[in-house]
Amino acid sequence: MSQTDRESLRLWLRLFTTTTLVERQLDSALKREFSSTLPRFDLLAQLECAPDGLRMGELSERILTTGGNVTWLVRALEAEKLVTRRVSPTDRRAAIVRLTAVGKRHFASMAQAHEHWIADIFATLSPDDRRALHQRLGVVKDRVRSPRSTT
Amino acid sequence: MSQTDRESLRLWLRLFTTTTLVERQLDSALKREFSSTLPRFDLLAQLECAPDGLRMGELSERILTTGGNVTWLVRALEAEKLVTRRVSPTDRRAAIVRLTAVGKRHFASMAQAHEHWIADIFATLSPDDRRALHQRLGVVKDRVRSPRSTT
DNA sequence: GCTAATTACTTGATATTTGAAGCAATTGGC
DNA sequence: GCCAATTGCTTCAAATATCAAGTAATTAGC
Repeated sequence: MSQTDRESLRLWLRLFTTTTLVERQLDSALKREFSSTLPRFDLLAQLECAPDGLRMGELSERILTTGGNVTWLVRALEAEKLVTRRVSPTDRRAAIVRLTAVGKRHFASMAQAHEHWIADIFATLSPDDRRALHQRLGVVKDRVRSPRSTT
Repeated sequence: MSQTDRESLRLWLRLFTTTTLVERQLDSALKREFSSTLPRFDLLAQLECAPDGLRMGELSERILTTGGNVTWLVRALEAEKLVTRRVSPTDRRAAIVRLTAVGKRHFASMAQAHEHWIADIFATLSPDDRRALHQRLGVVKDRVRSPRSTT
């Protein structure tokens, strides 16, 4: 293993650890203050950005999870009256999920707290550092997103 | 929400997405080529670095999971003869987990492939970029690790 | 040395996630 | 229009994760 490989490994380890720690912190704060969870929050956040609703498949792509999991999550959120599910008028296979009025209010209050938590965490970096981080993560993301080739 | 907050949010989203995508790719490659998984690999990797073995509690801290989960994982790996579990001679409450010879060989072959995958993914960044990323993630990690205060 | 508090781990119930299989609706090629 | 392939979703079982409670061993305070 070359020195470069070792450094990449350490980088990946740190990336993983950092993300997991932030995730945990957000998840436990959501639990503590709103009796919710990060996956639920993420799903609601996607719906918030889509006033016309989203199909199940779109949801699963956006929150990076499987279709089965979205079915499960939406069922739970539906039971809590935070979202509704309707058959699409143009494609009867598809289900369209939307935030309810209650869901919107609920999400808004969570989102506000969530933003503060995030801002607090990343406030340790200067704006320039944040931009640099964002940019470089973008490079890695694009790399992983597209089928890899040996360049 | 200020512009800064919005940027932090986007940064977090990208951090999360990137990590998840890399994780998925590694996990599916481990499945495909070694019929293993990332959590198993991570556990074995910790043991590889500790020739004298690790206690269950140390393992759960290092791989950022709960004690119950480590019990579960170790039981599975033990059944596959990749690790052994012995009562600590100095503290009979504690269990010490070690790689077996088979486990070492198995891990070594996985680790080699794993390193290539990682190196390949991060090769899109220059060495300087990698260092910069590593350093800034460290700042965030330290922030989340320690109890937060406002600034 | 005894007792209470602490620590290390396991257990069992439950929650979440995945993956494969299945079903119904839609689409494309004829 | 008709059939095969595809698509969108659900279901089910299995893998994985959490949490709270329980058990056993250790430590601390006296």
